Amino acid sequence: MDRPLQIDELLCFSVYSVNHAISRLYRPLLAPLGLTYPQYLVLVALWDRDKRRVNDLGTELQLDTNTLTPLLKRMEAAELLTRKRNPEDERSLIVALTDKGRNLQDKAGEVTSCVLEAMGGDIEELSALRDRLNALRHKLEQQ
Amino acid sequence: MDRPLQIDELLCFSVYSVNHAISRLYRPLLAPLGLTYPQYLVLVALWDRDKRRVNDLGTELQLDTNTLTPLLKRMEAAELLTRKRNPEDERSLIVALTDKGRNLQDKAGEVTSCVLEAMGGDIEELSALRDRLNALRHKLEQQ
DNA sequence: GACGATTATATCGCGTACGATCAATATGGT
DNA sequence: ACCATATTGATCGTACGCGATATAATCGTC
Repeated sequence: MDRPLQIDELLCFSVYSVNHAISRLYRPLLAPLGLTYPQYLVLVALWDRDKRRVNDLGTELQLDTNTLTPLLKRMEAAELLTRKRNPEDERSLIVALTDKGRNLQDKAGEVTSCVLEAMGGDIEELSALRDRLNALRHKLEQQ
Repeated sequence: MDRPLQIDELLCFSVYSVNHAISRLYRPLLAPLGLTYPQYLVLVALWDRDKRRVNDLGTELQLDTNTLTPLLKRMEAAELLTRKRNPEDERSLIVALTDKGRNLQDKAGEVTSCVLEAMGGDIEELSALRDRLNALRHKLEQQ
């Protein structure tokens, strides 16, 4: 009864493994757009709400500046966004999409379709899974 | 109806985010044992089946040698395992637990308990979530 | 208006991930 | 025995993720 769990039986490994599988699924779809998977997530966040401070992006994506700063610099170098000091408060940096970054949203629709298809296409079931994961995420974040 | 999804509505982001949250949950629990989260997963795999080739471990964990080789070398340096050429086939390398690596299994029980508690403790629900994720994982792997 | 505390971002170091490539060993056909 | 081919790990370069620390700007208090 108190037998040690096999790796397939660990929820944490399932999450770890599915995350990698999703990352591998996105990679070839995003490569033609010159994007990595985390960069794509940053774009999704910015498409929803543009012109945000680095920390605000970090709160939403659960990433600190030690990850975001170099990531955003690469995206700035790729001309997907701009990084400008806020004149109101010179400590903060406003991240804003360029036209190039905004326009990628059209192509992202195809990516989403491909991913949905690879996942089986049952929207109801995938939404339910997403809600369960978000609930778990909130439980873990409030530790 | 065809409104672009917000980031909270993407299943892929839920998985990404929960994975990071789990990693952050394990970090302080594993640090006293001198383990990182991926290293812990390697140990779980080895506790189940010891003395395996690098590729076999990689198949189970869905990691290639470019990730595993340095990871296993660090674990060898920490004396958690040994890496020895297989005399039967000099191409392959057998990864085997040391006593130190094997003995960590006892302490791992506490880690599992802590994680379970942080996740809410409802084993039925967590198992169901795990099974759904494993199903998704298998769907993604057979692409 | 000077100064300590706070806030916002940047930097450094280490450890994964992974595509691409390489070196060593084994195997099968001739 | 010989050689093309396949298998197995190792290596290299780039990009996250994050703990720890640094730097710069702002705020609060006096």
